[in-house]
Amino acid sequence: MTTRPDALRELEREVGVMVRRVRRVIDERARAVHPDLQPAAYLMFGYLLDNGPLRASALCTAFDIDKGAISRQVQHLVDLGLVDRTPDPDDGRATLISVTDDGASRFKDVVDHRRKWFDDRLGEWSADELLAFATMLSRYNEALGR
Amino acid sequence: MTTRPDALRELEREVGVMVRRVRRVIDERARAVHPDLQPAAYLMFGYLLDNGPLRASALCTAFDIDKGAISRQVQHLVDLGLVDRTPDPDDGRATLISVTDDGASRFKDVVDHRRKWFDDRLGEWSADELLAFATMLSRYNEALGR
DNA sequence: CAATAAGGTTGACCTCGACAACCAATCTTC
DNA sequence: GAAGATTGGTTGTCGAGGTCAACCTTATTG
Repeated sequence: MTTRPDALRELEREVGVMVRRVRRVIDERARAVHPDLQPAAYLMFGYLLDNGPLRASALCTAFDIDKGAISRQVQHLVDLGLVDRTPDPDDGRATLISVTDDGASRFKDVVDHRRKWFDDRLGEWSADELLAFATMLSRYNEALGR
Repeated sequence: MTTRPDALRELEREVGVMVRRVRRVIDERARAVHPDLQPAAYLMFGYLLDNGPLRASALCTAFDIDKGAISRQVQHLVDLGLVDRTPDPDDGRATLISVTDDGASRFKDVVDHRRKWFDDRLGEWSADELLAFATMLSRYNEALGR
């Protein structure tokens, strides 16, 4: 029988381990896309790839971090040629950020490697389990965000 | 129908959000223990409380970070009077790190607040759900660590 | 008794997020 | 339609916190 406080304690500890461990995994992955690509920017890059051209402010809310940080990460991606900034036709203040062809192809090369990597470690997880886990994470994040 | 790659993608994103959001929560919690307590040190402090006096090297492997970082975090805890360094009687090179009485009592005061805080946000989660989540995290961490 | 290894500390460096000041464009409101 | 208020972004400064490498001290081992 596990009590609720025990479960919370356990949760906190695992979260801590996860945070550190994930940092390294992302770091590796980022460098596979481009040797100079910073980990944080890699995550935004992936998001941009999936969710088409976006404004910086959209990234802000999606990643829940400061707009200053976003601005710099985007600049970093632009410097590496992975992403383009174009003015938003609908709003003179905004700029749309879109993945370049080079960026897309670089990422594509990494996808296979990544899937293989994940299959190595998460092989026993079914797609449903993975999704259930992601859903729980999302719910947890939502709860924390209040 | 969700495909496995979709689930992985989703998972990666949620993990990213979690990492950032958790950072803030830990930050708050740390300052509740002591206004000058840094978040990373808070986690080590909690671990020390549960796992008795430890050498720095034990923290190193437990948290899987550089010994230089550990050394500084411990120094930080010492400066705040939350922790003591005493020479290890079994090994002249090593020092044992133990929680002070003040440190223990400060932490204790925070436990109630923490439980209340969690109850506010994770109120709908049953103990079983929490544990299931923690277990999944643990499994995930284990997978990542290989 | 060297040589090597292990435990810690420290300094230089890097990532990266928060906060605030600021500019430009847009919206609101009278 | 001009005066604020708001929104989208950029940039400077700062702090947290990690890596790497050099170094000192103490143990261990041949």
